[in-house]
Amino acid sequence: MKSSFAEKREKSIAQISTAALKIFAEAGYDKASIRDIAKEANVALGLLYNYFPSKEALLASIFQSSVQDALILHVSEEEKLKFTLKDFIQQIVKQVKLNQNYWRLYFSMRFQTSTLKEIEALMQENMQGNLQLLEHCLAEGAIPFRGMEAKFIWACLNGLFQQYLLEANYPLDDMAHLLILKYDRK
Amino acid sequence: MKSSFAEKREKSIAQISTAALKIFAEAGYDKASIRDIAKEANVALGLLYNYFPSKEALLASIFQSSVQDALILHVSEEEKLKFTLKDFIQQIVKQVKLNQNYWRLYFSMRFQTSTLKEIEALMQENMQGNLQLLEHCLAEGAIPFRGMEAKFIWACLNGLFQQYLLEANYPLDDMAHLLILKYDRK
Amino acid sequence: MKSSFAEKREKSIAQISTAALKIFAEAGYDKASIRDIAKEANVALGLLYNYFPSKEALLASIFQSSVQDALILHVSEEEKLKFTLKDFIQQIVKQVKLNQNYWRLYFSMRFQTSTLKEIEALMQENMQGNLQLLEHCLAEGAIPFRGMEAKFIWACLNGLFQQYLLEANYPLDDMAHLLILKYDRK
Amino acid sequence: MKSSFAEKREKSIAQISTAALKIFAEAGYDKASIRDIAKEANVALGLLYNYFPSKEALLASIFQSSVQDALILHVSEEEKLKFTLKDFIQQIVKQVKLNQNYWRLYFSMRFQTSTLKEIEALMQENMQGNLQLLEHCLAEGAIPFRGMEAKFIWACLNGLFQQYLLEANYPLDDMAHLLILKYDRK
DNA sequence: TATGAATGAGGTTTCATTCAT
DNA sequence: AATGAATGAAACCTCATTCAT
Repeated sequence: MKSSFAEKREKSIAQISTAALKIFAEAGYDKASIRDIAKEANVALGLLYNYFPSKEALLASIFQSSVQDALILHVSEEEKLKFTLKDFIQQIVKQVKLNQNYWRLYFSMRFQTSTLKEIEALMQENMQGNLQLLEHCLAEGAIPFRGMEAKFIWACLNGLFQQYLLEANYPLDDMAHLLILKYDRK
Repeated sequence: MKSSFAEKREKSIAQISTAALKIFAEAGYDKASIRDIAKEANVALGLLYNYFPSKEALLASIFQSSVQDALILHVSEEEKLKFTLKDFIQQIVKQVKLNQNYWRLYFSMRFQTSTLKEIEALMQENMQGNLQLLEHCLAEGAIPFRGMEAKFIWACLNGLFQQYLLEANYPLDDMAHLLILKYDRK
Repeated sequence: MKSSFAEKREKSIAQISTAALKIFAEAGYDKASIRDIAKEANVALGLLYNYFPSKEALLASIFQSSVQDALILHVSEEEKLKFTLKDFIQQIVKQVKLNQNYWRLYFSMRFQTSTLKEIEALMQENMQGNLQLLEHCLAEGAIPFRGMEAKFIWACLNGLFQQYLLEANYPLDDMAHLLILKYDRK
Repeated sequence: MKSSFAEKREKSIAQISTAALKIFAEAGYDKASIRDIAKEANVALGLLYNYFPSKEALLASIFQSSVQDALILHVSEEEKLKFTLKDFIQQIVKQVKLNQNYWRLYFSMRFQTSTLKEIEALMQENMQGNLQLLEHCLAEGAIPFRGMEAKFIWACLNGLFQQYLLEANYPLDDMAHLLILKYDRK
């Protein structure tokens, strides 16, 4: 009974967040209007400001809650022991396919440094995490220049993901496979 | 005397274009205001509309004139014969370094499909050109799956370029070298 | 048991009224938000509308209940006989000191004729009461032009009160004394 | 020819300022909307922001330009020598009559400390100027406790002015005369 | 050609008020 | 009686674009 308010809150927040992610991803942050987001969320214009103090805060919130779902690979210490480059790439490819809106938004915002001072740290941190995991995988394969190669792979993956998001029927799996092969038999 | 008009035109257009590219690249298309561009160009606000019918047209113009400078590799049929993957990559890396503003703008606009219907064709065309040249280079090296590999390399390069533009002191040359190596001894 | 409802009513109304007076006085009527008032009163946002139909009605209610405490000098007919100008001034100075929030609000609303049509009559009436009492006091001192002097004294007092409310450590008592002296030895 | 722009600027700024003073004075700062001000000024909504960066800046500008006209008594050092209390009061009464809108606004904003941090210093300074001039006048009349009396007179004048602005046909001149008399024969 | 004042649609944000629980 | 989520009108403000000079 008492939790009815909390439930409504959660539901509204979820509706708004989902709608915002969609509209932001489709139209871009600047072109997306609060009105459109509210409409997509089936919610009154003003309700948005009950939960998010500003458009920018809404964006930040989306990034924060999405980073965990979409960017970070959740690998236990145990699993990590036998985690290969192939595993890493396949995992993150899966993430991208499942969270296309988030990745679209992420790539469209990367160069807008003015908008997202506060998010930048979060992004950095997360990328570092992925890089370290990558390095760890390369260590397993006894690849030399692991630091450099990790950076390289990460950049390539980013390039592939963007192409996948931009181009209908882009053969992401094949491309990922191609990348894996480059490190396979050395 | 007669040419004085034309000269003034050219000068104004050049000033505006340069300023616009800079502001667009720094702030992003939506955040960039016509006022700021005019100010950066040392030109009156209204003058801009003598040469470009709208903000969007200004953007399109910038893309059109930049594509030739920044994206297309000018390789004569003669040179093409001995053009290797290494040549291709080194050439385009040079282009990116010389035209950072353009590439920044390009990457920041890629996902804003709503803004640039008319430019899309231009981009497609150009990318196809690069892909074909790439394929040609790979043919020289007798690489199998040339079509796929060309697409792959192109995506990787895009990933590397973005990282280079985003991260201070990113070792783009080393990264490019790493990419070249992947295709070297096969 | 029965009275429990009534008690709760009274308590809530008192809390809201007190909070509203404080917030109105501090922020001004327009800048004060219903939300802030409810928060200050430790009461839910909506409860306010159980007791007051609108923000304006809340303001009116505050004025109505405050006028008796803060503005009207309660002088019995008996006391009135020996009521001097000095008594009057000292009494009203005491009122101001005790009800600073009310007077602050009063002075900040005086010029907002648009907001408070209905209160105006109340204010007029009360001011007339004070003027008459003042005139009566002056009659005791055999002061000529009693009507004019009463108006004059009232205006001066208003000026002094405002300065007192605006300026830290304003010597209100000294100023009041100065005013009394002007009518003392004539 | 060239100054045509400057002329337009000045004209628009004047129109907007005048309209704003009027609307602010009539409705109060918070109730006054930018739209109404623009309408009163016969000007498009946005033009206002060409000249004033915000509503608050517009208010500040009005205060700044009005203080000189409306509050400060311009008395040369020469005149100051024979400047009496009567002169002072008559001068400032004249100012009030000529600049009713300004004084109305001033009195309605006095208690909104939150709105006008930056103006407060200006007001203080000006009040100090008037107080010193007042003290100087009292010195001429060999009045004791000049500092206190100056403060007292200033507060009374403020009270009288407010009454004048609030009440139709308030006998301001008579009241001012009454005040002068209090200091006449001592 | 060049200027910058002027326009107004549309953006973000606030907040008094309503209402289901 | 009490709660706080929800509403939407209306506020402030921005900015691409027009136009008289």
